[in-house]
Amino acid sequence: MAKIKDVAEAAGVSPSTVSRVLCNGPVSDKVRKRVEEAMRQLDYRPNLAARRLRSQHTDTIGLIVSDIRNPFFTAVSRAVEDEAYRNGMRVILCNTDENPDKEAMYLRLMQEERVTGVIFAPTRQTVANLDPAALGFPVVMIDRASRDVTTDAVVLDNRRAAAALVEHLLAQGYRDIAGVFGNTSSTGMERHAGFAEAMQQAGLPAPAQFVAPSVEAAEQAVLAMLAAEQRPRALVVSNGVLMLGAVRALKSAGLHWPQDVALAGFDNDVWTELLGDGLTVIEQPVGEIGRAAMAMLLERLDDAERSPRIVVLQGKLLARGSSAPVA
Amino acid sequence: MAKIKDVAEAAGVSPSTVSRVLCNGPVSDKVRKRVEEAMRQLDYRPNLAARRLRSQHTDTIGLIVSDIRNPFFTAVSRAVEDEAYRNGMRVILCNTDENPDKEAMYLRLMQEERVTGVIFAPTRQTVANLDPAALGFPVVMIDRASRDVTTDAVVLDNRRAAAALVEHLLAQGYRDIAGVFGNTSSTGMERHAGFAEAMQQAGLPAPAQFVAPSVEAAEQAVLAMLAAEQRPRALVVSNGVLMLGAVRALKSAGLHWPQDVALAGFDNDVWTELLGDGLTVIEQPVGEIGRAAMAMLLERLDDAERSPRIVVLQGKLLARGSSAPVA
DNA sequence: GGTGCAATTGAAATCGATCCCAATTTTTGT
DNA sequence: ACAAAAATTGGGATCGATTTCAATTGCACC
Repeated sequence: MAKIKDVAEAAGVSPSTVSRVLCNGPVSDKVRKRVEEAMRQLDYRPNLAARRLRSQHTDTIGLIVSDIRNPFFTAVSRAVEDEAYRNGMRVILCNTDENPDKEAMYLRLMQEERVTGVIFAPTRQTVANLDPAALGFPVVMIDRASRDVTTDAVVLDNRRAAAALVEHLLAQGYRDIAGVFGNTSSTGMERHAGFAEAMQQAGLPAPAQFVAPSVEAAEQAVLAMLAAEQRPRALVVSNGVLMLGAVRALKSAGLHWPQDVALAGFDNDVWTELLGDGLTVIEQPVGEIGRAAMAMLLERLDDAERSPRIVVLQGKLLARGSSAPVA
Repeated sequence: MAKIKDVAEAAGVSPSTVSRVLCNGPVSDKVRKRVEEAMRQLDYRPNLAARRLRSQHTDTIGLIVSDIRNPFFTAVSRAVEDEAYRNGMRVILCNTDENPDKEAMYLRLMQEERVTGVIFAPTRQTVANLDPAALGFPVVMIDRASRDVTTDAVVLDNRRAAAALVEHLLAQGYRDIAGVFGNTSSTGMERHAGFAEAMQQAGLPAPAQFVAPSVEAAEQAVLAMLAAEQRPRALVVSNGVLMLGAVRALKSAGLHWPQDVALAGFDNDVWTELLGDGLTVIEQPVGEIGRAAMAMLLERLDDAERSPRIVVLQGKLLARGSSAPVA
């Protein structure tokens, strides 16, 4: 494969000049034309590894999520990637499966890649132990964040959103409401807090289950709740993956919503509006989250000193059939 | 950030020796210990750009799909990535939106990255124009392939699968069956061929629509079909994205399946089993497709000369409520 | 025609690793 | 204990680009 020296010889100029053509440096039109022609002749492609080594910037960002198969992360990723490529950056995608060891491994990989920055949805455990300053690149957290604002982050107003679900269910006439929350992310904790708060405000108990973030775990947990002495009249579920488990549990228990159990949760996945009269969910602005994260990262790269900030976005309550008023 | 020279000095050895420690070269245990300790002290991270430049292998593969939000590609990607990382390779993910210009752009990027190989789901147009030999890296096509076996590929037995859907519908008593197919991929064409063939074998006409590969396009097309004079009694839909459009069209037209129109399609997306009594679909072995593609790529890297081959995987018919026998 | 200044161009160092080859040390065999 | 063989180590070139700095060219103006 042709290198810059070959192009230089073919065009009768020095490698420096070819490089200048590549980087839009000062070159006379005549020479630029000749060089470009030579590049075409030789089908020249700059070697990005060499360029990165010499120029000391990789124009690459890392995107570390738990599982790209979770539609929330799929959508966010797509937005991040579009935005990144628009800004001339590549994306390295990593799936951690909510496993702190994998998180550490990928962070290490990001260091070896000398990435420009990282967008990261960490587990609670990693949030607690991580010192982003020691990493050598800026980090923007998404979906999850530490309580104190020490790292840039883009998150949903989780407490408000969870409370909004509760308030909605209360307004529809439900009282016996139970919650199911993911146990690995700060998001699950926040949503639980909002849930508990709103229930307490209504003077109601707030029974809650914390489960591993998988469909199967949620299905098992919900099946158990449904089989219990005091079956809840409504369920608040803290994300789309768990909601899928809940729906499966209801189906296999032969129960119907909202007649037997009302449902309300998070993430407006495509199927939620198709199920019966629709599932009531908080829709997250997934595209905006991805774009905001990328924008924050770019701003941070512009100014390493500016104080960290958290962008809090609001969810949108989509009230649908699964939380119809109590008959 | 520390470099190899710093580590060498700290450990009192030459850079060559440090490099050997990194690459498991021949080093005495004593020295290896010292070097490793120095690395820990300095929090050393090898610079992958430098390593790639010098060693002339990037251990990076490109994964080019149309849209990661399509659950089929999401699942395949996840399998590819797991398999890649397991083999010590990174993945660069690209979304082309079935746009040949983007495809060309990303292929060019892959050349600049000097990737080891590429796994690619190309549009028909690109399949027709592309000369994989000129790219400089091996390509394994997934989901789609050229008719003649000139490039490694992993595909479904699309004709058989589509025919299986038709045969199933016929067996259930349906006769007026129409098809909806994507118009940008060879996959759509193959599935149409299988559909048409099976219908012809039954002595039936095979009305078909070709649409852009988006939910909206499918929804519009299906709405039109449903409003036509002769509404079909059953629909074969060529992938999960289009199926979503079809379901939406039925819903908004106030029609029910299978009573008004039976449905059968591809891709066992999570929601297909939840809708009513379930949607009849051909399940693709998504994980296997990703793993097989990665395995093929590795074999090809091992032996550039072996003759190209196509791995054809079989889909699995999941007969569910949407194609219940005609009453 | 010569001078001064800006615009182009080229030479050579450099980024941080790997790798070839030669030098050195250690091990082995007798 | 000594020579030969094997194992380990170091020196220095190299991968393919960018970047600094100096040299050259072109042009305007006196």
